[in-house]
Amino acid sequence: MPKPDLDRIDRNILALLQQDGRMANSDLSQRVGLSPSPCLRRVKALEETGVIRNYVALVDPAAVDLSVSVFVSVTLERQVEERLDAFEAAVVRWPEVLECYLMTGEADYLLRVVVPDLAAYERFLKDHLTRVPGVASIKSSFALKQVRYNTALPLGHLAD
Amino acid sequence: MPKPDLDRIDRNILALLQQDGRMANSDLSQRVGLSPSPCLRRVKALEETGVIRNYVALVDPAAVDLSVSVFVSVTLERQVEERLDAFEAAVVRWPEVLECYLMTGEADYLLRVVVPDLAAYERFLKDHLTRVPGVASIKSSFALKQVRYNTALPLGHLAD
DNA sequence: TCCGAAATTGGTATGATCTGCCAAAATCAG
DNA sequence: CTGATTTTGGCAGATCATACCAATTTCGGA
Repeated sequence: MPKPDLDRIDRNILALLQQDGRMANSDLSQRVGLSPSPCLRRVKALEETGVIRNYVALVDPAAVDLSVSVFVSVTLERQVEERLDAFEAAVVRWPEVLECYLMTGEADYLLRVVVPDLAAYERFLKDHLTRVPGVASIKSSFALKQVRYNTALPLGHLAD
Repeated sequence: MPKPDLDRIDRNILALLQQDGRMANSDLSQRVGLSPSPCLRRVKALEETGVIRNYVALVDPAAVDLSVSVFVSVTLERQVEERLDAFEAAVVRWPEVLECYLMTGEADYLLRVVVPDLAAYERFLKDHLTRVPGVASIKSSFALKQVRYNTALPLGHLAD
């Protein structure tokens, strides 16, 4: 999956589609100063090369009663590769884990878990996280409020 | 902005659009067992009531050279409301801050900052974060790898 | 149980949009 | 300057979104 260099127009397209993934190609082409045909071709190329991973709808967590975010620091017993892979394989199977990062420092992993309430989080700990072999320590921090949640990568600063 | 109750079909629509925000309404209607007309009407209603916040394209961070995620724990001097508001107002103006949460426990805020490299993160600290009045302490943790990044809220478990 | 109002659904016609092609223009190397 | 490659713009056919209307279903009150 080669990722060729992106010129000014490509980055402009990405910036706009990051804000509105359903923007009509006719609108998009106007904003980037192209006619619809080459604009659509660039978008398709960005999709096929994997620069654009996918398009999604963002849902209000409160509207579906999923407004509790928990950040979980997980330390494994020993950082042998096998253990890491097993943990990561488990993580991707749990839909409650929206994000997971392998971290520097003392904690090995940082997870963001989304649940409807604390009871559901307890169930997640008991039924899933603590059952993975090799988990040495778990530290939970709760988010009181989502001040900002943005999916758009900051492309502005590298505008030619 | 009232958020009326969502039935099985609505949640099904949300689950599908969270996976593919550009799915054609004709496809969507088939999958949820409806004809195109009422299906589109439901989608529009979900948009207008704010259940669907927006549609976005997700971009591969590596393809645009933004593969460094830094988690920043920020403590303010005193948690007076005025200070919190000022900090939050600053945060939403910085495009590098993709996420920001008000946390329980010792640290007041947890931020996820996305930058191209460590030098850019240094600049972010020096030029922006440390200049906000009231910031008492800053602790940075670096992500070595993004194991999982999902934007779809887990709706499966509440399927009727 | 029955009735009637309200909400939801399915179908259709219209307009907009996407898509694949071809020629023209621009870009680049030699 | 020339020729090849890449990118662009416009056009035609197909697909899709949208706005209506009639038919069906749902639900509360009698």
